[in-house]
Amino acid sequence: MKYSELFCPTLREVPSEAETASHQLLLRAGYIRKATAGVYSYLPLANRVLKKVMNIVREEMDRAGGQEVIMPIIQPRELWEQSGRWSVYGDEMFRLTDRHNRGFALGPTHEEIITALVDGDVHSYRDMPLLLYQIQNKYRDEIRPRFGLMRGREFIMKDLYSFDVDNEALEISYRKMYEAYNRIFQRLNLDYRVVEADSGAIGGNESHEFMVLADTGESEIVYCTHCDYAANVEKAVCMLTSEPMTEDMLSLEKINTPGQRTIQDMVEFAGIVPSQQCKTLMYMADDKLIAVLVRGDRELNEIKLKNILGCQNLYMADEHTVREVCGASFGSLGPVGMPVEIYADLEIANLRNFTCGANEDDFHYINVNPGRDFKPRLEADLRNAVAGDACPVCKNRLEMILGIEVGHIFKLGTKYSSAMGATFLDQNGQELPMVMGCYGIGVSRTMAAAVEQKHDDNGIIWPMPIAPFQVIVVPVNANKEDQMVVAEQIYTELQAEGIEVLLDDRDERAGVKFKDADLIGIPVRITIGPKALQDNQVEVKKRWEDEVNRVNIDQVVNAVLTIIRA
RNA sequence: CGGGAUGUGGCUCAGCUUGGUAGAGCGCUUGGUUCGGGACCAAGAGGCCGCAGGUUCAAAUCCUGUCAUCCCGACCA
Repeated sequence: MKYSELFCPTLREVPSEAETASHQLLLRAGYIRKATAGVYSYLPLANRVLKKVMNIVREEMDRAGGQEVIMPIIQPRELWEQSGRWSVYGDEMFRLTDRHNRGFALGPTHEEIITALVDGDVHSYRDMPLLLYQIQNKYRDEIRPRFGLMRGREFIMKDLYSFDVDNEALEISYRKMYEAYNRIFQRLNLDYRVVEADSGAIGGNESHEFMVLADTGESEIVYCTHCDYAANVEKAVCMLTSEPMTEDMLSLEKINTPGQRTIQDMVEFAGIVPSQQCKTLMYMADDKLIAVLVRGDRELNEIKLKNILGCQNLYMADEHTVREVCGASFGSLGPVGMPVEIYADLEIANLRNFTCGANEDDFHYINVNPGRDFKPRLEADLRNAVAGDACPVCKNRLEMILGIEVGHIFKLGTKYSSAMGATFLDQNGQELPMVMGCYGIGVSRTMAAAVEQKHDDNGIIWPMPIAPFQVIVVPVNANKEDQMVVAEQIYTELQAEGIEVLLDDRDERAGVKFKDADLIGIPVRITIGPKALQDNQVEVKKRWEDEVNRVNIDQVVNAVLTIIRA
């Protein structure tokens, strides 16, 4: 491809709307343009990258036994009512109405459609396992679309659904996908980690996320410094490693603390460290008010709480209700004399003589002791993991890192097949619901994540497997015929080797061409300039290194092939 | 949904306080000079100042409404 013919409008300045590296660079380098909040056009370079990502995904899905299909974006309301998600999915689903006033959704995911599809035509254990996937646009009306492609309202996703006869067979499908996903991210050449994850609203029990590591990641991951354990903080098990404190119990005392509401307030007011305080959070769990305790230096993990309670809806209680029941406002609450059930994090029981609100504005208790002064209904792991915690597998130190969730695999079980009546007959003629799994990869997000992870001040640094072009050939001066002749020759030879080459034939100054080449992130640059040309040489430069190598013209193709295959 | 900010040529922004009918840089077009890290000179094209009302002799500027975009938050006391 000749650069002069390429639609690649690069921007010299950073568009004011972009904050993160991937958003800025994809805009500046002419990969994407915004149509409206969270919705983008993909320009030719982006399209090339996306196709490469898709092809790698496709190859690995096919290799694992998947069959590609295309399912509708517009989905009928009835299917979503059957699964129960029409009412559950909420504002995040784009909904529309046709001229007959019938309801539809723009598919945020495809469990309903595919379950209905398979239900119609799969009736026997002989037809399974069945692995179907598609690569397609998905629609989610995000509260706040953010960071360009990272959190869009329209995005490209690969989703595969597995249908099996029982849990054992599902396990095989799940393992296949787990391995396929690892191959995919290895082939994409991205630094990533697989973590244990919560399966969330989509249902099911086992779940893993594939995270591309990047400083701007939205997900916090803890990983063990010694073994393979890694998990999303939402999921990470917090071992109780602290020993129970042994100091003597002092007598409970109520102290006047005018205007002191937060943990930090009490640190400053009374010099009590956060780990000797108790945070009291009030939640409504399916209309029942409860109190939840975590140490003052910890954060409550709502997902763990919800899982332990087994409730449908969990949200923090409003201050009004709390005042009515407890007699105090947020910030002055505590377990002593708490009129509702108390759920405490494991660490609370180990504390002695801690401080908490007195359920009376402007008063706190000091020297509070679990067991003596209050009794929780339940003690459980309810907090978020932090760096320095002990690995639940090998007890070594956990570290924390940020990642971008690009893949997520779930065991769904029979949630959808039961709800929607997708059953089959087994060998014994018994009717059973199919056992399902679902497996997603955010394709457009993967492109953004790659930029987020691999860029420098000058622009994008594409990993070779997904670069829009592998090589860019830059004659320093397009008006010098000797340079252009060599450039065209190298361009042709590389193409003959099946290499994707961009020839920058524009009549621009060298600086402009170098800037653009760096910005759009082509991995290998071949520069044809007057100095090297005198020695029958050209310059070869890798985007991720500063070093420039001179290579004889007749050896350029080999040199490039070596780099590409490395 | 709550809070904050911003909407002025393709991009980045100035002008708004103190109303008088629009500017700069980049980009674009033409000509010339240049030519190894975003050149220079000259001449051009391009905007009813987000939209709708209102105040006024007069509105980018003041008032009201509305839409859009971005940021922070959306319940960790």
